[in-house]
Amino acid sequence: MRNRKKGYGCPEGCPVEGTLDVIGGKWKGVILFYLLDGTKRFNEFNRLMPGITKRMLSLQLKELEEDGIVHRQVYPEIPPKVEYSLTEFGRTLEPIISLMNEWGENYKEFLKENKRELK
Amino acid sequence: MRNRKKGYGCPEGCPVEGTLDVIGGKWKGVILFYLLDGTKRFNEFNRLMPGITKRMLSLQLKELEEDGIVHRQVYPEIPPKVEYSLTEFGRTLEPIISLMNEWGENYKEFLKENKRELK
DNA sequence: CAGGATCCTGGACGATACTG
DNA sequence: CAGTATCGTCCAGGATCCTG
Repeated sequence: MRNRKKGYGCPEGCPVEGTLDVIGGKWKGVILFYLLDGTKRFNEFNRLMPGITKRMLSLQLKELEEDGIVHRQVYPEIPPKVEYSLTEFGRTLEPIISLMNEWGENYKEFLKENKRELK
Repeated sequence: MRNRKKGYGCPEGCPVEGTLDVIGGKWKGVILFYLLDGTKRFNEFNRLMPGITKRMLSLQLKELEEDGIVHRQVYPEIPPKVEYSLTEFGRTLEPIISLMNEWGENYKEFLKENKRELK
């Protein structure tokens, strides 16, 4: 979703597009959801999201960091320790992520009730 | 974003992921944003989103329809007339889309203020 | 522990032409 | 007007192995 190369769908770039650019990666929504809960270490994410590879986790976290959403705190120890948290601005995403969480729940119910009609 | 084939990042499928599956296509956010404003015809979208092709518009609308978010009303006339609108359930997305729109605006400001630090 | 480096594949997306 | 049908590209995402 990031780095659209050929411009935007709306003239001047629709803000909704911009938002989806930031949170729309395959794992970013979930990462952000877990970060609402507080600081997390690299391997904690791996445990929380069994499907993700280290490579993807690293990439998505790096993008969120570059976008100013996530703060990366390195503790120069051995073994290494790195903590990820939301930046101040990243926290402004909380209402959106929370709403998306609620909506996702409701959507599951909606699908159950309509599985016949909606094939 | 749709039809994840290899399961979900969180066990049992994180609701946030499910939501992004529905609204996370390249054009869906914008399409939904314009639909908040009211019913739209096929070519109206084309005018509103100069970048999209008919093929992509058709595909994304079809997915939103299959997901129960968008209603497609066909008027059997010549020339054809088709109107797209949000379903009742689709309208429950309004708070999310609106928030994403606001957040996107704020994010642009945020980027301006921090263009030095955030490279 | 927290990643980086490589290699590879499928499917999202696009360009273009055609149609009822 | 509102799409479909083909064909082609490209890169997000994954598998695997390596490292300070």
